[in-house]
Amino acid sequence: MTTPKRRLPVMADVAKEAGVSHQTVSRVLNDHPNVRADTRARVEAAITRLGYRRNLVARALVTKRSRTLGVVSFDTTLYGPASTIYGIEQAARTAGYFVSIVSLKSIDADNVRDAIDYLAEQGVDGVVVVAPQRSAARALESLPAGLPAVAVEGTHRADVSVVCIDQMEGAKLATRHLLDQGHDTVWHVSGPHDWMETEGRLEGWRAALEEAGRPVPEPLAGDWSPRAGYEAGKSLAAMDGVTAVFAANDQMALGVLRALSEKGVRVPQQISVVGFDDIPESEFFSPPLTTVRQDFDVVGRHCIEVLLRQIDLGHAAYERLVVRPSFVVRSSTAPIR
Amino acid sequence: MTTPKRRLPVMADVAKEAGVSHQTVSRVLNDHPNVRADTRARVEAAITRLGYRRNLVARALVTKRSRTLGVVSFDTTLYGPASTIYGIEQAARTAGYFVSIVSLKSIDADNVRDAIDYLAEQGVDGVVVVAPQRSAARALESLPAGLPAVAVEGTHRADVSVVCIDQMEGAKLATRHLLDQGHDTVWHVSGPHDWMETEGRLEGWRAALEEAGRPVPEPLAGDWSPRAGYEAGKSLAAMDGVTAVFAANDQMALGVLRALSEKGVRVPQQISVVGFDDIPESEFFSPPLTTVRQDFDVVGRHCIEVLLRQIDLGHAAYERLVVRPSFVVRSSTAPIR
DNA sequence: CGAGGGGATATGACCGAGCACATCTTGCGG
DNA sequence: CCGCAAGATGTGCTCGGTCATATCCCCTCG
Repeated sequence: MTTPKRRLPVMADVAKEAGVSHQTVSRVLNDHPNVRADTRARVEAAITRLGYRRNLVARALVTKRSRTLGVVSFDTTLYGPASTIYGIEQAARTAGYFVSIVSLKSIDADNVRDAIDYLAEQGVDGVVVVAPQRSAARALESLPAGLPAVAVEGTHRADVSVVCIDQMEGAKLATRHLLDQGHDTVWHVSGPHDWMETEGRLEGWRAALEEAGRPVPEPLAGDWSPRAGYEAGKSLAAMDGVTAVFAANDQMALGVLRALSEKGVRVPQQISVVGFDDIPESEFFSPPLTTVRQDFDVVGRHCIEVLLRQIDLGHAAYERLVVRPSFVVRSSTAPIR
Repeated sequence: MTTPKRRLPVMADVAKEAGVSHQTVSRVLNDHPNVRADTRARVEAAITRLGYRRNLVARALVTKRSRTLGVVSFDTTLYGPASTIYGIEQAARTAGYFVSIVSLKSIDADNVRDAIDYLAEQGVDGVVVVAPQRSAARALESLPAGLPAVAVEGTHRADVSVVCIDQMEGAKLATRHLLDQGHDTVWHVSGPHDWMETEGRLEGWRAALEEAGRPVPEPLAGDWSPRAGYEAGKSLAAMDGVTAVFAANDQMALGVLRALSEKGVRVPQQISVVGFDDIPESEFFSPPLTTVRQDFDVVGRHCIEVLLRQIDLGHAAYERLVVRPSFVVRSSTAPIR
């Protein structure tokens, strides 16, 4: 071996190379003002000459700030979580933070708690929990001491910051749109039990119907998957008097459309369908889907804002940020004839 | 203040509490065999009593292993990258590693290089780069010294490990399937320029046509989005003699289906359509999409396997792992009449 | 011309773990 | 009953930065 285990250069190496003390190198690295221009230049030259790269682990040890944020999420394959995390990551990096992710495949309070502990051990400065199940929300009740946290759709409790989308509002927009078009009532294909979104959308839908004095049909339970929507769609097609369906997400709406099309039911001529999410595909469904648009990106950005505010403050400061959904009318809904 | 800035307990605190040395605590934490059972019990009791949690940052400093892997990816909102990352994260966590993610919104070699540097600075033990653009692949040519890395679909170079899906094979499956059904030739809606997948699928499609001695039509260029597929679909509908279309991904296939349906062209009776990816939605398109299935999950797992092997070995060991796609026949293709 | 002051730089302790090595026990064979 | 090896535990240094503080330098002003 000609190269005797070439160790990566450290601050002391740079200091020697530049003929200064390690402290001066540190000052240069941290843009400290009190460094003479020529010294700075010399140090910088030494840094590039040696290919020095600062060791953030050592830095984190002494500053007690890792500049890393943890994210706990459920099924990052779904469009909603994926988009939210994307927003989180972008915002975090802009603010100079790393993002460490744990994605759970099954949700319960223990799993979430473990994930948070795991991240806390790693020394994250804060966590955002994207796990909108009621059971997961319980894990937020016992956070490691002093760990800043923010939940997405997670909880109604007042001692954890929350960023959420106004699910009820979205569901009302969808339901009212259908009622305004003259439909007697609106059927609902709901999300899986235990999800906050499921409940919010269910409530909003029910409230809108009740406000209008309409009958509230029994909702059909789904699980967000297109297959569940498909099954629900088959049931709906077999029922009498169904003219309007509000699916709790776009994937299920797709399944509904598919089932109706198979049964020869024309959308929107015979049945109108509305979704929720506005995934990129829904504009190109057959027919293009009328849906509720959620701006996940904004949610992700808000999470980071809230979290960083909490971190900078150095103590808990609970906020609740509600993002309003919008409504996108396309061709899957029409006035009743 | 009654609580005088309650510092988190450290190893020394546990040691004192248990009446042993910090080293013994360390041994207990690391499951070192040579610790008497009762000592272990005493230490463990002290740990829970104090709510002690090991500081992995300090540990990383001395072991020079952060047990964190970096992932650089492009647009984690897309189904492919999202699924791959999911697989990566699951496999990494099972192996006891954290995953730190950087998702780029625009790709060029500089961005990728910066992202890798950023992660290297943070002390990751290795990186996987999910950026299947030719330009991004160039960034892999100049990795920080000694940083284990693996690319997904990234490069043909022999000095970086690669895990990829056999794109050509997938494209050939799709094209041959259509030819076998009696179509004279197959049109292609390709992905955006510069992507490895685009090229692989293009090549496979062309090769399959040439092998069969068929004419090779000019491919239509898309950008993976359903909108691009829609535009391509409108063009195809306006052309004569088009009976079979191979779209480079399912989203574009959806756009094609939509355009054809608008123009009153029936699928598969008049035109057959094949996609690529097998996203969860494609089974419920109208009609359900025949497509090439990629197992992203497996790709993610392989990435971690290869990477960990490299890390454990302590030196470079280049591997190339090819995952074979499969073919899913549904209702968007039919024999020509 | 010397005191005073602020900017530039150096020195040493410290963060919280692991590692190498030293030391003290214990058990077992002769 | 001793010697010795293996097992159990402790000691002090180290990782690579930052922080608090000390020191030095040079300039200004009375």
